[in-house]
Amino acid sequence: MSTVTAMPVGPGGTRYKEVKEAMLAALTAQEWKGGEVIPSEKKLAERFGVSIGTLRKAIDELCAENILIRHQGLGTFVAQHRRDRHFFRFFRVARRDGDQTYPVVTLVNFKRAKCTPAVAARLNIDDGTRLFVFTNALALHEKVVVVDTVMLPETKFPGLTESMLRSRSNTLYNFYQDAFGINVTGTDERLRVAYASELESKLLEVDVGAPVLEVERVAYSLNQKPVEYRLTRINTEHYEYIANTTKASENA
Amino acid sequence: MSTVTAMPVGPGGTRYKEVKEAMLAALTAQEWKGGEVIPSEKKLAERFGVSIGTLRKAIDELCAENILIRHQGLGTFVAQHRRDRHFFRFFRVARRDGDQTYPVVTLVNFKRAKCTPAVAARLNIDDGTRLFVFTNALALHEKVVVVDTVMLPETKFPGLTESMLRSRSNTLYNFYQDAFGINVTGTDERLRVAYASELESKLLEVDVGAPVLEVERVAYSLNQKPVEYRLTRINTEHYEYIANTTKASENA
DNA sequence: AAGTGGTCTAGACCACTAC
DNA sequence: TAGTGGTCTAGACCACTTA
Repeated sequence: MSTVTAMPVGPGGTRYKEVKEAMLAALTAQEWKGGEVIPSEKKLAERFGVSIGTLRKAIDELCAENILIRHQGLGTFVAQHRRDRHFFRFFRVARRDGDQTYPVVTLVNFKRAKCTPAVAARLNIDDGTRLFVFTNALALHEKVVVVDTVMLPETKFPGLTESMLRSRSNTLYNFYQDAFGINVTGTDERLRVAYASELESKLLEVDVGAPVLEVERVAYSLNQKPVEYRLTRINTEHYEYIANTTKASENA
Repeated sequence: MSTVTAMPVGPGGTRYKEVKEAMLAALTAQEWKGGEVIPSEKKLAERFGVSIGTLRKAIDELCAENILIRHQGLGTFVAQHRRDRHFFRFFRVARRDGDQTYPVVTLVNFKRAKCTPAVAARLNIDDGTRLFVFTNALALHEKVVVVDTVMLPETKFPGLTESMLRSRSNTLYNFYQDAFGINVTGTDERLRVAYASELESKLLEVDVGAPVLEVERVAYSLNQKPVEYRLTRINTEHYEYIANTTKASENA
């Protein structure tokens, strides 16, 4: 093969990283939406002016981050949050005997409020910014064991209403993706012991002030911007939170 | 270039997976030890009878799993557990303000015991198997906030003594690696609220029965076999456990 | 200067899916 | 059969490290 000098690489880094960033930009701009197929590798290679191998390396990384999904013979798709796939990547509560089931979610309340300084810092927005705030009770094996309080900046979820939340047919993150084009790709969580509030004690059927496991979550979207703040409280009498550092990414 | 029919691929799967398994076997057999450099890509490609590209794909995955580390211009090395690198991958406690520091470890006691059924199930060994059991108090910012109780099967750690644990100069997992050739590559953890025992209450300076965060960990070695059982109890008054699902694997 | 890994290419062939 | 992604190859050139 002849010696072809590669196209010059921009100052940012390497060709495939540039391609990856360009694809992330296209995804953020909703050029391709959740569940849709993206153009073939051949076409994308032409579009970005790189060889198939380089294009594939960019897609490799996006797949490793669960942003794209490849299907041999079918094409490459924008990953979609679904109840039946990757749900337990974000819902990490299981019964102590290991049994994992889908929670039955009940919306307990829905209101608007202004952002407190602590939450503002986590969401990287101004103190006092208007938020949607709602609480879900999650039942496992017919009993409520998790209470979620979710806070969303109004500007990122324009037009969100209580009835939209009640009538959604899939997961919350699927709803964010379909209705607002917000693709949650990762979360940071901090866990600690906390004490049940009056509302929580009723829902969880524990005494007021009983110790519960608190999970403070910030969810990030495609462009690494925080989009959701969530405070989860779990009755760990019969259930527990599962974490791992196993990098169980690509196991055939 | 001429059309070269690739070597037949074994029934197990693909060429690069075969190469990866062969390298894992070599690592498990301690052909290359922690911190050592492995042969160059060119030599390994010759040894396994594949092209550089295929060999690289195998190494790519081993690097993604933190088993190998590449250094451009230097070579590829067997990842070594070190206090100054990847330490916080396994030590996930930080102060509530986010400050992460290295714990000061004190060995509180060391004994031998027989395995209980619950631990036997986690470690996938027989009930009653002999174990080393020891407890560490971990201080952060000059105060004990974490108490670890570690259980190791005697057969996997032959000759382990209390003084070896006291005189180790690096992390526990570094010690496993150097002294016993056991390379911890991942952990499964389950978190729940528990209540301080007498010993824990003294060390953590809380009341007996005070709620603490319990982390039950099983650590796995290169060949995915469980090698360590650990019960961690944390006083989360000023500290917390950090988890994330961000897949922050390869960020330049 | 020599050796290492890092990137990129151009193309072949295979496996899977849909029509 | 056509089109997709999956694997593999053989090699060029670049960037980094050590001496």
